[in-house]
Amino acid sequence: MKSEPDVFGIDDLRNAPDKTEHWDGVRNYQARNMMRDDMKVGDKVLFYHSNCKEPGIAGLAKVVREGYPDHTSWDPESKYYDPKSTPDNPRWFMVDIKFVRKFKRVITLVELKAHPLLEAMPLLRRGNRLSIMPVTQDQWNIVVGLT
DNA sequence: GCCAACGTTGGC
DNA sequence: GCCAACGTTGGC
Repeated sequence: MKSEPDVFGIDDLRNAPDKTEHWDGVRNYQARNMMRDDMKVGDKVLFYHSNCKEPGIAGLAKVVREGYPDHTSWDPESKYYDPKSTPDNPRWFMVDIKFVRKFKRVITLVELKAHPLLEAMPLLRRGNRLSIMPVTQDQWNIVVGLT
């Protein structure tokens, strides 16, 4: 899962109440579908820092609540407001994730790209801007092994 | 339903 | 700040 550290980084997750936060504001159908349909409690998360000085994986989190409607989508005050989404017919979904640990150092995008066995990671595929992407267990093991 | 225009993402 | 890549919008 990608996040901009200037907006909400791994430290913000660690400092959140119960080290848990809801992943609101996702307004992309593919990412929504993954949160709504695929992600389960206990699923492990690589927490990626994007759009920053040192893009890369900063730590680990886990899913603690499965997909449920993103209430910011029907809040006119929210910058994520979508008039087509209502409590009765929600268009956007989110999950809750909880901090697991922060890596001692960021596993940089450069480093990930250089690893031959990570070539197939959606994160590293050219032009992929999805904020949520699947990771295989093998890929997970390699990434965690780089710390 | 096509597709040009536009907005956003995000690395560099 | 540039710009490639991609998703969305909306006219037709």
